[in-house]
Amino acid sequence: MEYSPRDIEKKWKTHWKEHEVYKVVNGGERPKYYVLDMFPYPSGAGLHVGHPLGYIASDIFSRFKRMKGFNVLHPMGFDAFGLPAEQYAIETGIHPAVSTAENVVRYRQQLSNLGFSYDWSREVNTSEPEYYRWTQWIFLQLFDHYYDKEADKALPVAPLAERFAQEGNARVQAVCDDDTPTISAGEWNAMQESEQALFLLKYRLTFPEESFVNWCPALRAVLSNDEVKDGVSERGGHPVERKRMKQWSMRITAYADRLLQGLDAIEWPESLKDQQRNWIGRSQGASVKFQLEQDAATFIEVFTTRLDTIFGATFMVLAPEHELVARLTTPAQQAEIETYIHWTAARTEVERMSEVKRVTGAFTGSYCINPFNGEKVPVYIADYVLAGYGTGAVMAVPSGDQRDWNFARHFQLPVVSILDAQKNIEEAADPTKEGRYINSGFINGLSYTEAMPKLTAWLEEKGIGRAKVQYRMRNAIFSRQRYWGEPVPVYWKNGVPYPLDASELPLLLPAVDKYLPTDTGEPPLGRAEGWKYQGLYDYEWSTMPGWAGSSWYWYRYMDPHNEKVFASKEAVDYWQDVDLYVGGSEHAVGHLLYSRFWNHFLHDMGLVPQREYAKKLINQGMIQGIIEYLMLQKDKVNGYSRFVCAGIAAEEQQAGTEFAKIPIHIDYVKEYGMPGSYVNLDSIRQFIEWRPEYGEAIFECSQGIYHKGKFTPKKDVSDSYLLTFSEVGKMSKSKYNVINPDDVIDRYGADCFRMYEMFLGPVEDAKPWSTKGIDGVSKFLRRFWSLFFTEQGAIALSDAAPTKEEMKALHAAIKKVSDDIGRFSFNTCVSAFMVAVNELKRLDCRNKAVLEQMVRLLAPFAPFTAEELWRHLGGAGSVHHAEYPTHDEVWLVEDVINYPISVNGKMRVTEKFPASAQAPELEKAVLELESVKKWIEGKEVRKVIVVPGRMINLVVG
RNA sequence: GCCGAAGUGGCGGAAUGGUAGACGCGCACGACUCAAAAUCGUGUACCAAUGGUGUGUGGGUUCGAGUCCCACCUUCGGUACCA
Repeated sequence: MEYSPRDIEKKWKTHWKEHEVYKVVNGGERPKYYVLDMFPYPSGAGLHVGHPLGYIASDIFSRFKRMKGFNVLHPMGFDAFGLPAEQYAIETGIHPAVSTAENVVRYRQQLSNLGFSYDWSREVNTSEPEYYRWTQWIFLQLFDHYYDKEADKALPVAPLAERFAQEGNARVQAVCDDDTPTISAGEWNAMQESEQALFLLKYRLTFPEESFVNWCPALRAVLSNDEVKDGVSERGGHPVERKRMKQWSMRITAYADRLLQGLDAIEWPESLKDQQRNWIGRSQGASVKFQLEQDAATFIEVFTTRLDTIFGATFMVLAPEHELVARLTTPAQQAEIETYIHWTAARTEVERMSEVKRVTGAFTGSYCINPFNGEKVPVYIADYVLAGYGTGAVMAVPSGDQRDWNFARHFQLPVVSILDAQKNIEEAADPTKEGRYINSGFINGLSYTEAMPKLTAWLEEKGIGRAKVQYRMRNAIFSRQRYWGEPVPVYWKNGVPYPLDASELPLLLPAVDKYLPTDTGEPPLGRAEGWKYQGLYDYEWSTMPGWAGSSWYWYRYMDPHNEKVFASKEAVDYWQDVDLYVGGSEHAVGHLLYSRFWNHFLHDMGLVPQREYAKKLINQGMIQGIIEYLMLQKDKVNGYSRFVCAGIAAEEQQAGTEFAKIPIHIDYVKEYGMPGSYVNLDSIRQFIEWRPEYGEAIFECSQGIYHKGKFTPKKDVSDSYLLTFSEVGKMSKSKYNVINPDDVIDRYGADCFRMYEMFLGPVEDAKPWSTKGIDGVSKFLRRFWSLFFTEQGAIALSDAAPTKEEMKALHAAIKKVSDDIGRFSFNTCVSAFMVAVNELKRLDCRNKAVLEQMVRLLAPFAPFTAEELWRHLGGAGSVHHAEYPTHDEVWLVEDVINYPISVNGKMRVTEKFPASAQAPELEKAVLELESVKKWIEGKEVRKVIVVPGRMINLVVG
């Protein structure tokens, strides 16, 4: 019988669906196990070959666990709010809900083609009101709570307000805005209701605040860092500036310590935990106030982790946005400072960060006083100091900090040595903590550990500073000036935000005439006519960011259709948490940190049982694609755009001509994925049809020039051979290099696709997509199949007792595959299957007992093929409900071991000895071997190392 | 700059400190065939070849290092110059 994956897969896909083979119920005898995938954004390009890598791995693991007797929850859904659908809506006028729904249908189709064991009845979609009403509900809870440091958890705001009325806020230990004033009960009670409401915002876990954004006046839009290149918008090339804007924020910093501590309790990759630790960036230090020379009542506050270096602070640097800059600027420095601020406003934070070599800054003309030695310190501004971090001011110690040192050298500021162990500070900064202090007032002669307590004590005694823990993590901005996101369930009355009542949820996205900002630059929701709370008050016009809906979705899968709560207590108590989470490491400090934050909060509320929601996490590597570009000369030639061959571009670049890389759809590229990929005349015409703005462009390669429909050859040729510029990178719709799994599945079948993606290498490694080698996996499946059938197509199996060799091949495979699934090494599982089949083929094995076990073993990897063979074997029910095989060591015991024999660590010969032989007899036997004598002749055998069962090494000399 | 990961045949990759290159692709040869495809079999790290050299480079630990330690180079990913 011929192996026909197409028929088999169609048949079982339908059968599984009709018989609800993957239906999961909450509860039962079996222990629970929850395997979660990071759900996809359903983009218009469809599922690409990179998505399934992690999904296949988690599906294999889920099926394995299920066959091992667990009640496995393995759901799938869609993270369906996002920018691409909105961009598409802007271009076409089609409502994002419509295009998103279409994309979801396609994704679901593609996913079920791959044979995943999802219980589709639990699907979630973050953009549906039934889902996002609970996202809004959690937002309301955050709004209604503050972080109490004494309780070390979130508590309701209402009792806090009562406490203010009783005793003011002086004794309240809560996380709040830095600028929160101390007020008495009298002051609180004297406030109007709206003033009280504004005051409480300083405590709430979500609150509106002014923060900096990338504002593009021409597009009247806020852009992400991604969308800004070289200070201009990626789309259209318009200038972008940093602008303050009122945005909703999440007080994630309240949870900084708990987010750090929680990492110790979870089995996540160490590298990913490190990324989170670095992002949170807890640092212990001190804040110090520097008095202004001109105004003794005003201070510049700095944070430092090296208070011990304060005597070496020879200047001060403020962020250009610092609030004191205007006051500090002297008339003489006015012009210079303004020019610098203007220049810096056009730079994104990413640019400000990545420029290391060039020193920029400007002197304000003013001085402040170093409180430790009373010396005058000049105040500069420079954009390497970021306004959003700490106090936005740095005390510069050039002898100990390289960046400060560079700045000092550039502006010819003094560099004062502070430790006798500092070396060569004329050449570079030396950040050492060794040695004894010099030039350092009352700590002269002390060591670091001796000096620190004295400094801190002095600081607090004089009231000019205090020990402080600082985090580099900032509160998370929670607003997007976009349409396609969850509406924030808040309305505004007299400049004060009021939450909706939970009973008023969901607050539905209103219809708008266009998906663009309003003429006055307000977000698209500002266009919704008559969209007012009780017909009177404007709703919040910004929407929630992409990470809102994904910060709690694993709970919704537990109880997806509940209309009363986000998930019932019974469901949450049963499933508890995620046992295995699979997803990309690119989410390390975004989704994976925010979701932990929300989970800690939900845990504080007593709504979920576990502080950390995912016990174990494995990263899946990115499957990269090749991005193909055409090289476009930046300046037009005689008024025409000019594209040239990559080779020509490289030469002309040497001569100073500038080129831009224009991505081209990979379908138009000949020999895509090969080193010599190129475009011919057909490709050029396709490209022009696709990008009509280049209709009159010149296309030049060594073969000739194409212009306005005519090809003028340089040689005796009839076609263009314009080399593209190829680059390995992300598979992305915007790079036009998305490869769908559909074609591959159509040709080879889903089982083959699944096993091939696993066979590519370790699941966590990144790799470029290629179908080189897929034939090997395809051949394996056909060979596996052929073990069951005669060439005439009849099933031909024997009921005889299996031979020892057959049992050995089987049990070796069971052992290897089970072990390797356990350590998520799926590529070696596939190898093990191949080894087993090669061996069974060699043995001409037709034994039913052996092959039946092999079918079970293969079921998690090739679910369709295994199901078909299982039924041919007369198996009852689905193979996916059968028990997974376990191996028996008895079959793996060797009688004879082929020992490698090394001389001085180099392997020379091998020799067989009985497995029972002990070290002394082995040593004796080895020295008598003819094959060994050659290597030890005339030399003294100093030592013989015998590792029974493994190897023998002779040390001679 | 900082943080993280990775460097092994022509290619994807394998290898609890113990026979480097499993398994697969590709390639070569052979069988079957009129022929091709498919299938099956054999071989396939390199070299000056009874031997020697080989896991990015240079050191080190060890009887023994792809694996452990130190320094460096390259590539990829992340990034908020975090004081």
